[in-house]
Amino acid sequence: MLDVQGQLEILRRGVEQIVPQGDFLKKLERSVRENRPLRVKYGIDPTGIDVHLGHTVPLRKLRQFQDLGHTAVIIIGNYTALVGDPSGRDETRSALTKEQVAENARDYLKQVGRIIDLDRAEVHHNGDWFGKWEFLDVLDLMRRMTLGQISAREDFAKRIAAEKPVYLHECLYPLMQGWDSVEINADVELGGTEQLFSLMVARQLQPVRNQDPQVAMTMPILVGTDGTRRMGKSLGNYIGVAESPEDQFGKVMSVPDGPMAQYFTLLTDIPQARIQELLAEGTNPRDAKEALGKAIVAQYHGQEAADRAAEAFRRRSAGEDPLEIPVAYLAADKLDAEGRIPAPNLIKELGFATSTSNARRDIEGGGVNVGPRREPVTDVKALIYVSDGLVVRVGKRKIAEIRLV
RNA sequence: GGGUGGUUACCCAAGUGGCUAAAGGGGCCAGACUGUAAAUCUGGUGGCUAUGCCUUCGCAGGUUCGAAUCCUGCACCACCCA
Repeated sequence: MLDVQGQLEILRRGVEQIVPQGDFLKKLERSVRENRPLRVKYGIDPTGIDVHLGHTVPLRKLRQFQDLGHTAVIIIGNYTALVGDPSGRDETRSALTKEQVAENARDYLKQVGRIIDLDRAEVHHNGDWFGKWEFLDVLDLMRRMTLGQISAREDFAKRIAAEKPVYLHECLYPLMQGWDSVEINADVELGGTEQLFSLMVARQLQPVRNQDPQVAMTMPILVGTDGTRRMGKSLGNYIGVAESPEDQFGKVMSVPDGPMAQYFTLLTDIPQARIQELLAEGTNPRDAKEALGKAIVAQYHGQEAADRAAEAFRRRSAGEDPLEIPVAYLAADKLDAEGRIPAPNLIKELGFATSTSNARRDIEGGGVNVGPRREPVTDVKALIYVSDGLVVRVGKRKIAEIRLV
């Protein structure tokens, strides 16, 4: 096992807060001295999550712990997900059945497996314990915290001040999350900075079973591709780990320059010194961003795919056709007797527009052209002669070669 | 249980009888420009067999020549007081 200093160097990268810092040092020292791995916890509710780069920030940290010989403990919050949000305000959370939750959990683990070595990790479902609880157990848990503690929490306080609802079960979530730590005897729990409160709750509960309270390690919230708000599915500013190399790379390139340093630190293993070089004055930020994009894509798809994605991106921004033009099949009976089809219908049939009205707008917008000479189509009434192999382009990104069937 | 406010297009949000397929913003799509799918600027953003027709403003009825706007009932949401 690596010595304490060496471990700290790796583990501190990109970390916002370690609370309490002293406890962490003690735990780490003892771990090295007794050659006993730390139990590092990370939990999430399987509510149908697309794992995106924001989630990978704590997950990557968990992987680092793993690589240093510690034990990764993943908690699947299948119980909380099952209960869901009774108000039904959050559609993704309401009315989840056992089957859905189980499927989500499988799906989630599959995605997590891209980052964590699941063969060496412990995976627990909190329904295993909460499912057996009686009401008295719930009350016993609730007596561990006061309303004052709950409402002092910043996000609740804000919502109360803004006259937004705060549901009771939301008050219980932190306690449940804390209890998970008791069940698995956690040494460290990872989470985003906004999780600090929840991560600290466990420290109040663990003494119930004479456990050494866990340390909270918080990671910055990754900013989304818009460069301002946190990365999230609902905000549409995320990069999913399961997305194609091209999409991942393109999205990285669309991130404003500002958050680049954060992305490098949190999402890659590139050494800080090298990051400084890449972002130094006078260098082209685009080159740095390309390096960033390749580093990220390579983690999920391999180096070769990353290089291809970068090249595909270059071609597209240069206005060149991609190396491989996707084939789209078109039923021959959509054509009239002379082999023609109205331009808007063609675009709709190819799936480039959701409606003919939409296709018309694309045409009027001037983004449509066909054939090797890129003949522009600007008239919505135009009839296009379609032959096998005709290439149709809509905007910079939609292109297809037609195969008649 | 009582009171108040609310429900408008992908999201937020104007609109209180005709000029409203419905302001504005966000997002998204396209065009110009560029180191980029960044920034900025421009246009677009319900559907269709398309210069016309059809559908939309929580749901169901009603008043009216005419309703997102007025009336009635219902549903849902939130806040406040108990």
